[in-house]
Parts: sequence; structure tokens; C-alpha cells
Amino acid sequence: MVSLTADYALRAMLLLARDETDRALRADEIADATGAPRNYMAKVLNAVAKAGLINSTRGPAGGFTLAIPSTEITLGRVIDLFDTVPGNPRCMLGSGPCDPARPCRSHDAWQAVTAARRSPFLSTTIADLLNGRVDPLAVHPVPESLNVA
Amino acid sequence: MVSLTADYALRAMLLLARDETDRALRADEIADATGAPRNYMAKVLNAVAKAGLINSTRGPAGGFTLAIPSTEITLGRVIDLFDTVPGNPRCMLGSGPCDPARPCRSHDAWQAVTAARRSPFLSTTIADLLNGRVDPLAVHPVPESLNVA
DNA sequence: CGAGTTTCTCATCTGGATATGAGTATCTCG
DNA sequence: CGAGATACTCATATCCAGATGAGAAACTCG
Repeated sequence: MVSLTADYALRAMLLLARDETDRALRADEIADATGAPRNYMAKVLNAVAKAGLINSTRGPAGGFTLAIPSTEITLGRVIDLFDTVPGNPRCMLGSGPCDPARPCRSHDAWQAVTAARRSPFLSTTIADLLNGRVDPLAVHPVPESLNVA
Repeated sequence: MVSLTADYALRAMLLLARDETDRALRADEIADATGAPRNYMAKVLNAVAKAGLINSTRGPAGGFTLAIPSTEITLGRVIDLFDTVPGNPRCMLGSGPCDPARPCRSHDAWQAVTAARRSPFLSTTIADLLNGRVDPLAVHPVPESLNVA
């Protein structure tokens, strides 16, 4: 669902958002707190920093801080840095990508499912998650009869 | 998002549902039509058959057919056969699983996001997908301002 | 029964995600 | 400026989903 790497990144962002006004957090602090290997977390944080979501400073008292307010960082923005969607180029029916002009009959439905799954990542920010705030649009009940899990 | 293996399985189910009343489809037919490697698709179909969603018969004129109506097969039911959710045992904040009695403050929000992403898989059946029918609950617009993709 | 067809099974290969270790660059501060 | 602290980088190891190949088991039909 979400790669372990993206999961690490999300957790790191939550930690940084919690200390949004406070001192910088070191990579190894973040790694230990999130349960990620230290060197691996360093690489993850580096990638997030390159994307401009966090700042990094070296040397004593260095570490990482948010570069933009946590209210402006959607989950999707973090996750997309790591989870590329390779996907199957061919349409759900048929042997190639759907011609947009003549979509196969399951095309729109599949698109809707995909969009619906992406939606919570776009409508939820790090700040939302930290404060336990949930986008009401993202919560729609599932008929019990269909819950076969 | 969805593993390639689960994607193969979904496509196979769509094919079988399209010929729901017709003859059995051979593994290699299904493989070719879906773009999956033949031997690999055989393994996938075998797993779906073991789960009871499809029937398999060997020998001439053998192949696979749906074991239950496509209206009763949700996407989640197929996908769950392959996409296990290992996930990080620890809560999004904190160093272990959340105590249900005293959840961390992002616990409910994260649960909601997860549930919202799972919902389309539970509320959509193979038949829905095949006929381009979309659960209206699964389609909620995303504010343009949040669409940072 | 025998031959052909098809599913089923297993052992192995491969590539990418994950992880590790060691070393390099850059900063602060005395 | 020197030393310590920290981020950064790279080479390599590990693990697993995905893919492959070859063969065994089971069925149909003449």
C-alpha cells in the first residue's frame, strides 16, 4: 500500500511537525524514534530535503526542520517522492492503453477507484494527521454487506 | 499501490467475468490477454482457485471459470489474496503499537486515511468494474488547491 | 488403455527495494 | 585554525516480488 521508505518519511515529517518551532532534529534521533535504520533514514531525509520540504543544517546543533508549514504538506506530496506508480500500461480490458476517445467499458470505473484511493492522500496534511483531524470527505462508510475482509 | 501480481489477478477476473456463461478460459489465453508471463499467471490463477473464487479443470477443454457470481466478488477480495499489508507495527507516533485504550493523537486520523483508501476496494465488485459502474460513495471530488500532484 | 491437453508444482534466476558500513564534506565553537 | 559534531555519499550486501524452465499430475477422448 505504502512503501516502507515512504512510511519512514511520513513518520519523520510527523516528528518534525510536532517540534515545528523547536530545535532541529538529528537524523539518528529521527531514525531511532521511527524505527528506521540510521543510515537509511539519512538517505530518506536527504531526498525529502532535496524536494524542498525540509531544511538540513550540518555541524553541531544541526539537523532537520520543516521548510514549509505542516498545514501545506499533504501526505501525497511526501509519499510521491518515493512511491512511483509503475503500473501496467495496458487498460484493465484490452491489450494497450485506452484510447481516451474510445475508452474500454471499465476505464472510467477503474479511474474512479484509483482516484478515490488517492484522494485521502491529497486531502490530508501532516498537520491534520498530527492533530487527529480527519477530512470528512475522506470518511465514507462501507456497507457492511460488502465488507468481506 | 496494487502489486503487479494482484493486478494480474484482477485482469484475469475481468476476463472470466466477461465470459461468465461461456467456455472455460485457458491459463495461457488469460496470460496473453493480460500481458502476464504464462507460468506466472498459472501460479496466480492457482492461488485464486485455492481461495475458491474460480474453478479449474484440467485436460482438453479445461481452463478456468468463475466459481461465484462476479457481483459478489469485490476487488478487495481478490487483491487481499496477494497484497499482504506488512506495515510498520509501531504507531505513526510513538515507539510501539497504539494502546487501543489510549491511542496516540494521530491514531484515528491515520486509521481513517487507511480505511478511506480501502473503501473503494470493498465497495466495488468485478461486475461493477466490468460494466463501468462506479460506487458514487467512492467518488468525492478533491479540492483543486490540494491537488499537488 | 494410450496419447494429447492442460493444470499444478518446484527449483532457480533476476532486479529492485531495503539495509549496512565506511568514508567524505561542511558546519560550530573554543 | 583545530577538533568535534553532524549531514552527505558511495559501494556493497540482503531480501523478496516477479519471472522462468522443466517436469509431474490429472483430465478427456478416441
